[in-house]
Amino acid sequence: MKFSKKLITWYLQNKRTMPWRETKDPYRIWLSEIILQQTRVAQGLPYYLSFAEAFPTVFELASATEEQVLKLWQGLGYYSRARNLHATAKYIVNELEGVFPDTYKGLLELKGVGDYTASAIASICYDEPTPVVDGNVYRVLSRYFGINTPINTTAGIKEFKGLAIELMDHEQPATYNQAIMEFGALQCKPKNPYCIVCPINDSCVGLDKGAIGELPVKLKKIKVKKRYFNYLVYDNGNQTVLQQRLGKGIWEGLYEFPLIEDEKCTVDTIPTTQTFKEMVNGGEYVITPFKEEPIVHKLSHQHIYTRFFIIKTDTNLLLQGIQKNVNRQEIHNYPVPILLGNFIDSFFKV
DNA sequence: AAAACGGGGGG
DNA sequence: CCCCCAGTTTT
Repeated sequence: MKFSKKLITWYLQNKRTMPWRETKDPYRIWLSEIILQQTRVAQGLPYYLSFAEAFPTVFELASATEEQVLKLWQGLGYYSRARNLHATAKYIVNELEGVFPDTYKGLLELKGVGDYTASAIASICYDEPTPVVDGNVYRVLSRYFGINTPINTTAGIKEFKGLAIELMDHEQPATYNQAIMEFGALQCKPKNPYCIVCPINDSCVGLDKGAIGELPVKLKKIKVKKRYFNYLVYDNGNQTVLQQRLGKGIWEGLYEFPLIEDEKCTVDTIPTTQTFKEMVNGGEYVITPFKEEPIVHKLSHQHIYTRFFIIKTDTNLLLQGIQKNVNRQEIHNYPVPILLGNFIDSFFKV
């Protein structure tokens, strides 16, 4: 039997039930694919359900504010996905009369939709025979064919895509693409794959060579940077101060407390900063660290050593630039990084 | 070609 | 602690 047919047979017997497998509505498929980029099904599922309920069609999503979208996305990470999701929804509604492109090529034009996502939507919704190549596919193909070309190089990306095109099932594109991904997720797992009971273990080159543990090959890991975030949590009784992160960089579009990024910030140095002086404007204050030890927030590419300084004051805070006063009750409505969300939940208990 | 972009889970 | 996850965009 053909490689693709074997995977499809396995898939039909082993696939999980998932809400986006109950529809071919391009809006729902697109939504699920964006949410699942670099994200496990278990983590993305509750977000998919929330979005599908809050925004049943692309029209409701397009009508939302970016802040609403970011708030619903809070905690999922890679927030550019949420901004692109919203921008694309508005584009589909305003320029395309609410109708999604129905080809791989057309889908590729959408913000936040790259090669993988365009292939996924085109195949699942329109049965276009264009193969998906995600982390699962790299693993399955590298093992089955014993390919040790690093998957995160131009040569590797090209080689695996070419192979995927050859293997593509032209009779059942939608089923085949989901089959190979599900096979990678459940059977040909990163660690401890079930090779003993694998339906294609009789022709797996990687298994034959005892190389399953070394495949796929991936080049070098990134080095982690350290950063030091000191948040000024103003508290004049019923209000605090928030500001939005603008421009490029981490957490773009999300809100946070006024920030001093500096390794040596302390209770004693804060009153010497320009931003603090302008804010309290000569008034009385007491600064207390929330915790003595910094909270280390670990991201894949940086470790953020974070301290929250509580600034009790009765003075009228002088807001600067993008800063805004926020009531204790309102603070939970703002989209914030999970790091701040955790702090807010403990400090501003409802 | 390399770096940036989150957060959580598994071993 | 390290790796990986239904990747894309920017530098």
